[in-house]
Amino acid sequence: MTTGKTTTSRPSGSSRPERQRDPERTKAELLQIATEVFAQDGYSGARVDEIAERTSTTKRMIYYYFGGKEGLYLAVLENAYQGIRAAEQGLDVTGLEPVAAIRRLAELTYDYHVEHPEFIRLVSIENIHRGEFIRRIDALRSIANPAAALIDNILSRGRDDGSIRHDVDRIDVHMMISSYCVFQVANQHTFGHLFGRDMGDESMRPHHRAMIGDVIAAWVATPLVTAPR
Amino acid sequence: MTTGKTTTSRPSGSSRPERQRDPERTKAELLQIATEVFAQDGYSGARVDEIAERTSTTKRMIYYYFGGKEGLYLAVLENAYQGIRAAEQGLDVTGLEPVAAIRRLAELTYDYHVEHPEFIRLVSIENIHRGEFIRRIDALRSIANPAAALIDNILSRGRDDGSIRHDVDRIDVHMMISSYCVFQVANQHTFGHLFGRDMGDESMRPHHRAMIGDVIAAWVATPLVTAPR
DNA sequence: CCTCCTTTGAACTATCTAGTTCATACCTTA
DNA sequence: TAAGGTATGAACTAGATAGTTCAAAGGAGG
Repeated sequence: MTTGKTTTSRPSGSSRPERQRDPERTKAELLQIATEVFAQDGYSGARVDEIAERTSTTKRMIYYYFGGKEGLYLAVLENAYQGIRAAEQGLDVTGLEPVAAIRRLAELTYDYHVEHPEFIRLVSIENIHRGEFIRRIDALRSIANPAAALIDNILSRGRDDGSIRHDVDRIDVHMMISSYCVFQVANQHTFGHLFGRDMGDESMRPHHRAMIGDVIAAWVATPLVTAPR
Repeated sequence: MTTGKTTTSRPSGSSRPERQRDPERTKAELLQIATEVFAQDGYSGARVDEIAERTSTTKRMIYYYFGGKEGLYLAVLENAYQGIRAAEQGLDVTGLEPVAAIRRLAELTYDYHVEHPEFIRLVSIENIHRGEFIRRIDALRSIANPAAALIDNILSRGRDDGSIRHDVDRIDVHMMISSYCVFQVANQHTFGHLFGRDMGDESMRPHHRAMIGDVIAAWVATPLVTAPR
């Protein structure tokens, strides 16, 4: 089917203003732009050509370095999760009483989420796809989660000194905090529209931040008996 | 460019085994299948041809009744939201003390969410699109939300009898409950994978259901002073 | 400085997909 | 029962899109 396509445009000998060769830079740029575009439009919605156009390189490089759209998306996902892992490693609640520490942790988690909406969007997108991609990223399998470990540590201290109830585990706590923080970003458009509260409004942040702290603190400090006797 | 295409196949006179004519049924079937497919694959991921193939009618009808893919998606969204509105109208917490009532409401909300995952998926999808479609559905604009009204009612009673704190409003409460319930469904794939807890596991439901009840009850019943003096 | 491997560029193509067109059967109503 | 509107079917098409191919420039090693 090889039609004409005889001479490929560029007059031989013309000096190409070729970019400096730098594989790492090229890969990093593709990854960054791809992160933006996938977070913006979703996996199906994202266009490989658009990603390429927004970089200083070409679509060819996506196939050269990442194998294709799917490989690029996998790389984007992994990179994003490595980012939050790194951030979690920086969490510091030393010197606080257990309940205060867990309140602090909730508030810091809130901060991270509102500051990284594109990460939350990638997580949402991945869930729309039922986690089919993340499941295939070996690097994310069974890697200890810094935040969960920190929660575990706080809960232990609190149980020992009697300030925290015994029937909540680290996953419960992490799930509760994540639910709220993710929702703030992931569902802001429908919730904001239907209930008239713009969760993206910066002036609301102190209120929303304090809320998750209050909720978590009130919950974990609650004694087992729910009704006073 | 009108090429051949002279006689269009079917021999004239052949009796077509045509389906019973029933516009309402045709529209309803399209809407239902479209809901499944959009919830399954997202807006960009959904294929008009696939929707058509899974019905007993044809793609032509999508364009005839809904104008196109977008119109069909708008109809699906509106229909789904009308569904949850109707469900909320059936919520009943009469005869309960304010704190018990709000705990009950949280648990009933949890039940609805886990029983309607496809609705949650549509909400997630709509948020990926930044609410651009829902904003255009006039029927969903400023319609009173039954659940929010109910919360308002409970909070009033609780404030009057002193059992509920004064500094949380109905939107705060609704947001907190929704966060948790939506997360249970919307983020089950990534969370389950990364933390080893399958939120879809039915045996976990009583635990997860009780959790949001406990959290909300502990929170709204907390007195304003956070530290004892 | 010649050769070969790595990296990059630009055009090309097969396929998929939303949307359209033409044709026609059914049904209501006058 | 004739006519015109409504409902439905099947094939078609223009455009978009992921992926490929040809080609060549840069640099390293001999």
